[in-house]
Amino acid sequence: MSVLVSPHFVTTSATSADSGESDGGEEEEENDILRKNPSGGLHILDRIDNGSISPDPMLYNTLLKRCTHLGKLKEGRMVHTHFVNSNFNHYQVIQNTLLNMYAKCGSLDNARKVFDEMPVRDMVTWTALITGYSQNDRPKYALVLFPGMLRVGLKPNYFTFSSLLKAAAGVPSERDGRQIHGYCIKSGYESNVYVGSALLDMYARCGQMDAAEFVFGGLMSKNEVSWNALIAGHARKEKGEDALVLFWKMQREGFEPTHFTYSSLFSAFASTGALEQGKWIHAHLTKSGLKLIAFVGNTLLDMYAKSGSIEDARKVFDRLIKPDVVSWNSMLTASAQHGRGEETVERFEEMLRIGFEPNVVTFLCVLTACSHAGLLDKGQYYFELMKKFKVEPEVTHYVAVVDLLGRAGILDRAERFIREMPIEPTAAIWGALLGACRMHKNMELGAYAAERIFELDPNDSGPHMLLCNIYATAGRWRDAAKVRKMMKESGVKKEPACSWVEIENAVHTFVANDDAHPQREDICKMWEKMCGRIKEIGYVPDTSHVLLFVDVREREAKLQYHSEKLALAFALLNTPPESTIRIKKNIRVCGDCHSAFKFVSKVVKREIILRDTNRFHHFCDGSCSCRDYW
DNA sequence: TTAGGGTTAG
Repeated sequence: MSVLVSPHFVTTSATSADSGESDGGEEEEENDILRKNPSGGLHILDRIDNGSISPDPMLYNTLLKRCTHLGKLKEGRMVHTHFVNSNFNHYQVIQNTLLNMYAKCGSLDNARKVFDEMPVRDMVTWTALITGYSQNDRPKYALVLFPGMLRVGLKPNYFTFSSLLKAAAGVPSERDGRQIHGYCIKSGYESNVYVGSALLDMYARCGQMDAAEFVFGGLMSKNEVSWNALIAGHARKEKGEDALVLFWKMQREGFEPTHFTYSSLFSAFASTGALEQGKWIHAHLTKSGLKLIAFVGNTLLDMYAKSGSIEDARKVFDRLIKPDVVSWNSMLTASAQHGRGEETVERFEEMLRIGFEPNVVTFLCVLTACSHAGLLDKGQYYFELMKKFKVEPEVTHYVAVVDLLGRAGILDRAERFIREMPIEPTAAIWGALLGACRMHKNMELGAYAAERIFELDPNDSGPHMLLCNIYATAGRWRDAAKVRKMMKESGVKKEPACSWVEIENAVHTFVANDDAHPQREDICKMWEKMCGRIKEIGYVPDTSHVLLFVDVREREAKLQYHSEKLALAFALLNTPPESTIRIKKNIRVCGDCHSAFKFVSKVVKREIILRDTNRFHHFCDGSCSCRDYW
């Protein structure tokens, strides 16, 4: 072996991927390599050229592995050229390493070319390409290779199965995953911890938690990854409680939680709005001694933001060791959704000032912020700014601009923008215009936009409901009824409204006209009492949102049992005075509930935070952070 | 020489 080959080069490169805890690790490793070979691989190639080093097969292998590890594609290409002109170009192992280098550096076309041109392909060759596709988000390409590999008589090993299962987890149908599972059983790899983890992850991503648990239970030995895969599965299904049970169990069985574990838990709590539980686990993370790297900090930040605790989200952002673009985007989203449009814009400007490159999501955040805060000029300016950063607008950016113009009330310009934009308008584009028409009571244009949506996406109940609302607000009950009839005939169903509130570590769910709740009578009494008090200070029920052919009194009664009002009454009954109330709703809050919540916040002198599908509403002393603009 | 688990927008 050449003296220039550091022992490091022949060790596996798996350390940097290990458990995501190696923040700064790659840098250290790179420094280590550079220290031992200060001039890097290119210098070594020069020395081979000028004859001061006589190459051996191991040297090429080492150089390629170094490029793989450091993601140095350009250097890898040069080593490739050198290698094919060497006397060792027939070495199978080096050809495999070369293929792997291209695959790991994301150059799948080159990896494929190497594969196609190889005179002999062994199991590692096939596995390296399968892994390349699987890890680079091309699962179908990975899966179609499998039958080919079997056809030439090669037997997959547990490396192959792990990658195949990862690929199968990335396609919508479960068929492939099940088939590969069958092969795993036949080959006896099912209980291998790598294969098993990939297998249970595949089932968990398909939503089949029972199958995932079964595989987990059958593992010969478990490690942090297998626990994390199962916890992540529950988290994705928004089963925070189940994830939490596993979190304690894994520790009882002697496994330390990793960044992955915390990250999954925080995302589960973010989806259910379980702030108290989230705070507990945050404290646990702090005590664990793990660093607050972006990997986990981003989910923590998001959890606080989604639970309505924007100040805590900001604290997390400020404490992050090395914020990445996702951290910035999450923080921008958080302040935008909490109605702090100006703050979002300032933060975005700061991001640009310090030289952070915005991406496609960043622009979407900032455009949405401008739209929600009514910052028309800024929004238009930032849309133009996308060109400077070479960020291609996606449909969602066009939607944001339509929303921006529409909310500002310049509906004709919004419509013109749709006609002149370079992409075909989608249902979401017309939906933004329809929403604006509802806000500014433009029935004619609203009906036109709704027609376009019905053509493009006839099964979405949202636009039907919006159009209904437009007609109902204008008193056009007959037209509203026609839309209802249309929905009924075409089988379009309105999503049932649902609200959640967390009290003492438990999340309580409410649906409209909830008869089943054990505290039903107390809740109704509380709301009636509250309703009386807010009426005294000026609350007038807004019945234009109730689409029923009934008299005003009945419509008013219907309004009073919306799920968010029930959740609020329940929170008032079960929380200490002066504490903040946090409620989450699965659809957009209606105008009447919004008005009632403002009055309640004044009467009870408490902050109420309501999260709906679009944004957060902070009600305090009779007003809302959205400035009635949502 | 080849492997598995996490996050931001809509």
